[in-house]
Amino acid sequence: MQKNPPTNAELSRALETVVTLMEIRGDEHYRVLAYQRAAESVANYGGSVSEMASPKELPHVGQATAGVITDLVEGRTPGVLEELMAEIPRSLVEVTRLPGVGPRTAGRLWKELDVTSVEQLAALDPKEIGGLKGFGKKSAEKMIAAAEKYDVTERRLLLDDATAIGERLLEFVRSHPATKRADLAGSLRRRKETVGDLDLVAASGDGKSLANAFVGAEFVRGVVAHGETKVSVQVAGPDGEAVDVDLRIVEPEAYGSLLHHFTGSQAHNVVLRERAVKRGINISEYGLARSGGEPQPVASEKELYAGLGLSYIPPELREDGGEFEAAERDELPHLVQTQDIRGDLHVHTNYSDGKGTVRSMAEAAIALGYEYLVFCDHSQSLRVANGLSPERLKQKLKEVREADEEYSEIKLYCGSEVDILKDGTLDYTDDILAELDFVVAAVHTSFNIGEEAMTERIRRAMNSEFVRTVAHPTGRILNRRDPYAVSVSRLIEEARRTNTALELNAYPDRLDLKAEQVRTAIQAGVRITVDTDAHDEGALSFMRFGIAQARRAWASKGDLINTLPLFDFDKYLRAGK
DNA sequence: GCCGTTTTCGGCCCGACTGTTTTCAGTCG
Repeated sequence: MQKNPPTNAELSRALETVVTLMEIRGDEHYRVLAYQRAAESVANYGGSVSEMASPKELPHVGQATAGVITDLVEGRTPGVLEELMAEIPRSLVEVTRLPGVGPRTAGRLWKELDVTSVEQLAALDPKEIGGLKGFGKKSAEKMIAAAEKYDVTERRLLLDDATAIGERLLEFVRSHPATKRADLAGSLRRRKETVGDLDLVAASGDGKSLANAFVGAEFVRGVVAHGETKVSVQVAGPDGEAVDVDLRIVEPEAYGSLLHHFTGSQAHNVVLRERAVKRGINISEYGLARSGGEPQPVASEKELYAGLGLSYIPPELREDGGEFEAAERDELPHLVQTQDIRGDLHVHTNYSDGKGTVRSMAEAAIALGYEYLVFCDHSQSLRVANGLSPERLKQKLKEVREADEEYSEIKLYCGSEVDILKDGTLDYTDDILAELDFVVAAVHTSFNIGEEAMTERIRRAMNSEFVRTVAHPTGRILNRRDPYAVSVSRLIEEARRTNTALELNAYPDRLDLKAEQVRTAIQAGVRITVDTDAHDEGALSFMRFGIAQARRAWASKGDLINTLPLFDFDKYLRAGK
């Protein structure tokens, strides 16, 4: 069997390993930085790096890093990695992931105490570390405690959980009398699909009292650092696990710089500052400084970008993914917003595995101001989800038609989430599909058939005249299940050819397709449906997470199907493919 | 190692906090 080419994530991880091993070895800083940037470039690329003619087309990838990538794609161990692994135990990479332990420390623990793994570090006597120059009792105990607590299954928060916790913390900060302004920052503000830790920023004339109140709040489980302008604490996550939170505080007049600095991304900030340096300006979280001068505070982000000749870049685009070039020419897209959505095209009811009824879901959609709603329950072969037999589908169709008569506020359509069977055929015959208003096709079984077979399977389904969109095209479940092997670039090409849309599933543990893939699809001229896949009334509100991801894909209103007003959506349905 | 609207060579973002130090390295974001 042919081995699948490495994914962007796998390539990026391999480059990260090179980075960490080089750091431990003590390689020249800028050489390491170059590999680091190449790793980020690979991770952020929308298409498949393995399928590129030459990886050198990627930013920050030159002769050497392109060679490494090509080796990995073609199944060879790159020379630089081989060399590093011969020299340094690979298990030290894990040691550097411990909080407070970086590559320098890991390198010294290895060279001076023969520590090569987290387990060995945990078994150490603090006195042994304390005996090393520059390490005291406190550092020794912290390191060992971190090693004992270390959990390999490093989970990141899903966007809905992170949002819930973040909004609660923000409310606390905003309600403090010393707070003038406060916002969420970091990856949560950029609306990344998962969030590692939470960042908050605040403007206050009395940072000390705000910082003290924050560390003393009832939700704080532990204090990591406590200064007057910076506080790091831990709070409880959804499963009781520890979540790191940083709060940064500045004077109100410098709030714009602070908010920008802690919104990131790191890569975006680095490029912005490099551009500034070329104009003789230094940027920090305290403002803009003409070379050598004191920083001039910047109260708003808009002002900061304007000071560098750029239009305002929304947080979702701050990834060093071409936003600077677009902002320079004032060509940033007008990003889609949640209120642009006119309907949800993929929701379930209790006919299959949903909790709501046709009418309760309709009423929830009316409350959101939608103009239309499409019911897409599972098809017959998906027994575990109570898939509908043709008879029950007819019964449901009748109920949807009746309910549609009852509600003047909303148009109700009856569709189906039809299984794409292993051979690419659909789970209902054409004469049944022809009776439906809208068909979403999806894979729910036989995930491990290999990339070629899976790609062909889904392409075949796209060629059905009834299939209007493909739901959760890669099948991943965040924190639980990797995507099945499939060539997304070939799916995009077939979607364009067959005039089939692709779904951006808004469920917080799916968010499938990924932002980079959605962006590639849009660039290819493929239209996107952002659907919640709601299984109860409350889940209709997941739309905001799907829209967040669409924004990170540079989507504007016109790139989506379900931003169409009812009249146009109905016309689109009747026109066929 | 990568990159180019002063550069194909000489630069490469910036600062807070901690611990162990009397001036700073390491880590983190």
